[in-house]
Amino acid sequence: MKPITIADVAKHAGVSKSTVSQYLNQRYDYMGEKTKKRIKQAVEQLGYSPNIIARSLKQKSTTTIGVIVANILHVFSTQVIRAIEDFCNDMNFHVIVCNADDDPVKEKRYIDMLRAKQVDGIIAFPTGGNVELYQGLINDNYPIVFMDRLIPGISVNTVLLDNEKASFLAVDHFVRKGHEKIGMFAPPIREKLTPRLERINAYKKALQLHHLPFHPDYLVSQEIDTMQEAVINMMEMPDPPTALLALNDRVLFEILTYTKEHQINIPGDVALIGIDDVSFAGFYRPALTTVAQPAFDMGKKAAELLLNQIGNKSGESAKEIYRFEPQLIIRESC
Amino acid sequence: MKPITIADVAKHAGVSKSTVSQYLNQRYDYMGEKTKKRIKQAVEQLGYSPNIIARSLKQKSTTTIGVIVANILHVFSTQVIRAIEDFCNDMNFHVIVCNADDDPVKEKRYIDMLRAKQVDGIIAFPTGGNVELYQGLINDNYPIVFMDRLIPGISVNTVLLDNEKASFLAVDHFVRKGHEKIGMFAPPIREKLTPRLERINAYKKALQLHHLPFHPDYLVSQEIDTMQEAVINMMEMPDPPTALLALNDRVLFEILTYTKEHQINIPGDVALIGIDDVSFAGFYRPALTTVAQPAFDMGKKAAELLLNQIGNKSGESAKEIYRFEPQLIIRESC
DNA sequence: CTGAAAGCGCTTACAG
DNA sequence: CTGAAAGCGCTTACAG
Repeated sequence: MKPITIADVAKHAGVSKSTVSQYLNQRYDYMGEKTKKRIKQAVEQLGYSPNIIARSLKQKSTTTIGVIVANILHVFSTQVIRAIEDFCNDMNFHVIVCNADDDPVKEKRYIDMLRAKQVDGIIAFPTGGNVELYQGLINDNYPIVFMDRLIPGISVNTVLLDNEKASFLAVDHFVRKGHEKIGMFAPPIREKLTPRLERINAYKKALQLHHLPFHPDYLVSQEIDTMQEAVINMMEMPDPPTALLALNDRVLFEILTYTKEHQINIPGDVALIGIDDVSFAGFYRPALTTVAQPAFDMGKKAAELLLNQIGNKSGESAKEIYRFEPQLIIRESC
Repeated sequence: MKPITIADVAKHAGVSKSTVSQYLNQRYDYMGEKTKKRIKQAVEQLGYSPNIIARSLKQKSTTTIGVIVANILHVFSTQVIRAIEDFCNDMNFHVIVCNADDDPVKEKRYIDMLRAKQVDGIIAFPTGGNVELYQGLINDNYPIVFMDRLIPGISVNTVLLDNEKASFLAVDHFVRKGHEKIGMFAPPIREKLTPRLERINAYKKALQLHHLPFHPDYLVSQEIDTMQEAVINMMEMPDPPTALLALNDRVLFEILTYTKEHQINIPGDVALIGIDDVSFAGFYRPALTTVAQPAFDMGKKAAELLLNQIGNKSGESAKEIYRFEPQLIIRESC
């Protein structure tokens, strides 16, 4: 039961390997009908299926791409991956998913592995820690697209959310509902990741536009593990906010854990909006008002951009930034 | 910037390709110190990294496995995938994830693609539709392990939940809480998928053990899209159940949507237990009592089994069924 | 201790 | 219309 190769097929059909190869690649231009049929039969009888590894070696293309996600725990990541896989499968590409866990060291290891495996291109949620590495790939004209995050100094096709608008949407809605004391919870900002930076800045800007003071105590940006206490502290201030914005789904989890444990009534005691449309938003009690990212469209776009780049290796592809519109989904939490 | 090969390194170091290859594969047995150092330098200066595709072709191993998941929308699947990836990455294996969408045709396409890509083995949540195909792989002694589902007639290492126990745990708890009218919602059973079959049967069996009558109207097994109405119908019966068991997370979503829309009080009006420990179980209002699958352990076990099979291609590996213990997590919904 | 040669399973000019 | 030959980038007996 050793695997059968193109040579076996050729022998069986009484033609040369070249001809079988032509047949397999649908280069029928001058192929005789009888030859075609003979090969077809041989392939079927032998149950032959080509060794893609061998083909890849020769063709210098693996029809595989790599996706390096910063943190698979975010819904956004999983949705984006799903979209990429769907698109790629339609285009007969495979995808290898890697989870960098927000760790530049892991990220580098994955990039190296993926390249060693000769993937045709990479879609990355860059951690921000491997700037030179990425720059090198770009200099080599290696197909790559960034997702979710801008890396200063690196010019590459990037698809991300219009984060400013996301915060605006939320703050505007809070204000419309009569809130003036609006708090925000975010993961640590020291990492200078685009979504955090932009959403926080826009939050401040939005307050300003509404002539609301920015109260530093109303903004918490720190590790998820200690977020619980932070929420408690903020809510136990003498004059706590009446509305809370969660920068992403993981932060939202923390806030929800707090509000549940302390029997806080939403939106009675505090109104709540989360960026990222979590799976349970619709049937949470109360249903959660969220700002949804069009994750599916974004993933698809990234895959499209990458496959295009892979397609025309020649031309310098334009390096653009694609901003996607978030959408406010009004439910009951505000 | 054309990629540099082992030949370049050899030239640069003034040795033969063979020697470089030995070096790269740590076969230093008789290698001179100076040679080693020279090669090391050449590798560094050139920034060489081996082409794994070429190596794979020669070695007949891609250090890549495929995972075919039945439906990526289940938390269970995503957790299992995560565990497999973690384990494989530790072992320097790559994984290609495919989502069959519960469709045997897609499943077959993926199996063919994965084999063509020469993956060293496959972990599958079998749809049940490609029995002969799987049997063929097994006959060829191709490394494979099944997850979550038993396929009658196919003998292969399989890891799955002790589904009977899962239902028992739930029903026992309902009874302990004084419930006698226990309903169950499940996806269609015509597909004869193990988890559904076993959980439903065990639900009936558990009722019997508690000397409770099995009321056919209390058991609904049908498509997710129409589950909403089914819930409504059951709950509007003259004598509706006082406790509901959701066979999996997707079913739970439907029940929760219903209970929310109809302002049903949990556990006051109905008690609720779901199999699968959903992400929001802890902070849902009320917090949800669930039966958790040890998805992480299960995924890891599957990966271990597969890599073992890949390791000793020679021996007929034993084909066993590994049952994992579910765990009742008591919270507030019952 | 190291190198020349064959070969993994394909594809692709090129010749006929 | 089809085939012989070279080559993709490695690894691996084997010889020396």
